Amino acid sequence: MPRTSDKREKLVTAAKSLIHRQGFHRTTLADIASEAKVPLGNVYYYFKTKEEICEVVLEERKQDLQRLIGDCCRNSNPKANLKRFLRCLMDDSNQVAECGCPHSTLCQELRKISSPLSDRAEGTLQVLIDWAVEQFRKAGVPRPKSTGFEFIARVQGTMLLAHTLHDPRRMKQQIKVIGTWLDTL
Amino acid sequence: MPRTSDKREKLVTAAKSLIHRQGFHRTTLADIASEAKVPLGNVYYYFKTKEEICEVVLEERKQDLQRLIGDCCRNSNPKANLKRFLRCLMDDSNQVAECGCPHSTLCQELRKISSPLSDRAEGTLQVLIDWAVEQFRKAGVPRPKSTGFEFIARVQGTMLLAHTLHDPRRMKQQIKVIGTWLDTL
DNA sequence: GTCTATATGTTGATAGAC
DNA sequence: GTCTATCAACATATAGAC
Repeated sequence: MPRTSDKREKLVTAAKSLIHRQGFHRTTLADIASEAKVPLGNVYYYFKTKEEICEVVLEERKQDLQRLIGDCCRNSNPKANLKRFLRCLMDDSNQVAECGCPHSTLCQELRKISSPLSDRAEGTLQVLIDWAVEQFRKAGVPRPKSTGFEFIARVQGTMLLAHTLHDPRRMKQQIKVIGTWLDTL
Repeated sequence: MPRTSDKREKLVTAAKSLIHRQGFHRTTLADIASEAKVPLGNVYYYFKTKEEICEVVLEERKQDLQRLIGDCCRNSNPKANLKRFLRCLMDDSNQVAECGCPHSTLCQELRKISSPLSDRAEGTLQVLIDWAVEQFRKAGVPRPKSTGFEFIARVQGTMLLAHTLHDPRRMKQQIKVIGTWLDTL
């Protein structure tokens, strides 16, 4: 028996996965409890409300993203960092084609409700944009703000279409196109 | 009293608007009935299920899109058609920043459920992609399939970020960037 | 800390009067 | 065709035993 219970962690992991696959609204607390193998009533010992679980999921997603872009910055060549980021996306293309980008699909869903969660969601994608802008600035590309936004818009649009069309192949092709564009800047 | 009731039409109009603003799952039949000023129980005279309403909304959205791209094709210059399309998007930037693209936000939401609706959603964005591909083909641009996909991905990514960040200004800027890119092809 | 049982509220859907 | 009343199912949340 662990010194501290791992139930909370299990619940968050289950919620992350289920929210990605089904969306926030369609995911019930019973779903989460069941996937985490925790009795339903016990959920409320760890979280006051369903929204609080989502808040924690959002925070973890943000940290995942920060870890990912941190891993992409292993050296000081900003364009190589962006390329490594594209490579990571390609590796995820099957899951993205099935369930969409875990960050932006949740953002769009939460944006349609009036709740503190809605504003929280904004932060995750902003992290991504800020990082891209910084890479372009370091690379000496003209108008780094606009170019960074453009880069993330292209990446997100590609994932959106891949999800809607359930097509990982075209996602990979399109990411290659974005990589080629990077080389011309 | 009209020869045929306009209640069904009112219900669809209300559903279209509410689903765009709140999403499909958060929109209740009571919401729809209330906005259409139709008693709740009466809804089931016109539609068997909630999903059936959504099906009709999807169909109308598709027709709206076909009408829009039809209007953009007033002459035979394919690049001018694409530019007119971008202009239409700019005119919608405030609403997009608030509620997202009415087509793709619904597609992404429906993609996360297992229902015939999920596959129906795919068709709407495919209409858009097919049109763009056709314009690039007519314009003699190399690899029109890839370029058409790229064009819609950029447009959709731009709207996704505009929605998440609630920022119509950056949406307009980014659409201009896409227009400039069009000129270089 | 953990769990069962259940309260409470909402929603999709139906029955049946008019 | 229109509407009121209501059902049945489900989801969030709580009470309280252990």
